[in-house]
Amino acid sequence: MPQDDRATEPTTTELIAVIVAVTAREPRILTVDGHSLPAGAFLSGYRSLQASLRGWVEKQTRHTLGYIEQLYTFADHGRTGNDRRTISISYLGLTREAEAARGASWQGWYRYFPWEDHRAEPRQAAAMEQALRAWADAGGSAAIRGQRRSRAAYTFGLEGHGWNEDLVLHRYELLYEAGLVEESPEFCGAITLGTAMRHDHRRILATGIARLRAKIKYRPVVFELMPPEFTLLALQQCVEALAGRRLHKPNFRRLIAQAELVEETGGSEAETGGRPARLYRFRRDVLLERAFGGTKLPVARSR
Amino acid sequence: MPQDDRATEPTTTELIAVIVAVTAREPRILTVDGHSLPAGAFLSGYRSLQASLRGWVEKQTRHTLGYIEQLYTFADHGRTGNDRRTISISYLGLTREAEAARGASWQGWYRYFPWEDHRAEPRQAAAMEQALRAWADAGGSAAIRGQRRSRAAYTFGLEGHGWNEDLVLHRYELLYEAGLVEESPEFCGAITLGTAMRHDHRRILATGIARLRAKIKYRPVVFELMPPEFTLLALQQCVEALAGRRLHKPNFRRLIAQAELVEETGGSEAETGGRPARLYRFRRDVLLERAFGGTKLPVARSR
DNA sequence: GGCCCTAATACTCTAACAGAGCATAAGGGG
DNA sequence: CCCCTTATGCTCTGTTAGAGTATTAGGGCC
Repeated sequence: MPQDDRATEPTTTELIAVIVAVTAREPRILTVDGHSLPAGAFLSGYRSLQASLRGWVEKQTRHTLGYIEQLYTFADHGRTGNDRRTISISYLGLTREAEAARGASWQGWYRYFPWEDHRAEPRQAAAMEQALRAWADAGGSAAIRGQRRSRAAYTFGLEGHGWNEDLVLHRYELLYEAGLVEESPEFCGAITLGTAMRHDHRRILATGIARLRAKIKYRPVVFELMPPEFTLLALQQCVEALAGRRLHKPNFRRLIAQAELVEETGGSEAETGGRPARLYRFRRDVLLERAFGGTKLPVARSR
Repeated sequence: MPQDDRATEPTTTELIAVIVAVTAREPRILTVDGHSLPAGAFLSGYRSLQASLRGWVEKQTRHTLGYIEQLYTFADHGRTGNDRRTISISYLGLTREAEAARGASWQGWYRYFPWEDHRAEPRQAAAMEQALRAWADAGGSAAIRGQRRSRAAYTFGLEGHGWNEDLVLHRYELLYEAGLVEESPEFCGAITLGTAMRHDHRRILATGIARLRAKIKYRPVVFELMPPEFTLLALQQCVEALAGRRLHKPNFRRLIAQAELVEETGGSEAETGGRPARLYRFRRDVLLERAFGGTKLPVARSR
């Protein structure tokens, strides 16, 4: 469509994957050589990109990829440091963890986003808030300073605004603008917030986390990350790990129960440290019954 | 990433745009030669794809594009009838209608999706429901017939399920599978549901409509489609046009009021047919204050 | 001028649900 | 046998979406 005077440009196209598993209450992602997301040219022979991705990941992880969804297509010039424009079509995939193939490894995602884990008080919270304040105060005019302050307060849940776990990408972008992450051209080095990743992979991961956190609230995708049988506490802890916040136990159980997403297996788990817990399995048939939409797993706030 | 045995494939990449305006209570989209969405190779000289798209559309429509968002990247093989794989990165853009440039024209989107307009009883409702039932009954096994029935009922709000306006894409895909739209390889021609579009453009449009319907509920994007000053009824009718359903007037007003998204201009509109209505304008500053997220414009259900 | 029609604007009622707390049950270990 | 831990079940409350009703202010018509 842009029949413009400018020339069209040579491009490279690749797929890039955010593969998530949850192990021992920690969300983990598949990385390759150092801190890169797995990426590569995509292949003919597959009808769709999803099929291509699925085939590849299943080979790598020996688990079937329960869920795949396209995230975003990144194409800004200069994002790979290359002179050509690189178009990266990113996907989110959910599995359970298996031994990673040679060259690949699983990493907890909070090492890249320590400020996103609000299950306990985040580590560098005070230092980060101070750095954000400093950034706001460095604005050129009173109007800009005010905007920066309220944006930071809103995005990071300061000044009584309440933490919103879905704003992962907005927070990363604010930190990028403020020069508080290594990838930023204005990075000042005053504090180091999390581990940097190659190119803009941390932004892509932020996109994936944001999408997943939003998704678990209205689609029953968590179950793709769970073993076939699980206790309700294990399910809750999986959701808590993803959302980065604690949930109210009685409400969580009530909501799961009334959504009719799970059924008892009859078995129970004794290693709880207290009363044994009943085991449940996901009712796969709900995916057919209520095909798409509406099947919400409501993430009650609080605690 | 897919370091597979299969070869990588030559591809073509293009941008494709769903440009929406609302005029006289009808959502309209910009089309080019017949029923195609505007598309084309993208250009160097712009840092981002969004910038490229914005520049082009503003030239075409003489209105600034108030809002742009990436929709989805379509890349399935065979989608353009071509032998090469075509990657189309689609965008949603919101404007107000101006005279279209040569070759382009504005079309009401419900001509492509008549079943999506539930502001009044949709035209071919009975015929479509019958065709869906026939498709369900043609399933190979009892299990498949049951699944098809419940999926159709859920997706189209039959059998007491309640209409969900967000399921635009799911409905289109179901009709495609059922061979009830012209683009489908199994199209039987028994009934004609809406006007077909080139290639898979109708699917792309469905993606855009679905996204926009979901978006207006939690981000104040409707205002990009409104003139600078408007009455609350005009605003409500714009939302109704997009959502394809009637809203409850008192609730709509209450919600707008408590969201503090608009302010009175002091003027009033006399041509209402009744009591004159106050004029309002969008408070642009809320976009800065509550930068991103959370600013919901709650679309109250019903009548 | 008064009546009526229309639409704008304002207020009230109710059911559902999220958020939060408390009470009881059922294991293991000292 | 008591105590600690976690599982499980139930209750209370404030908020809000959904729905209905009442009043106000114009224009047109007799």
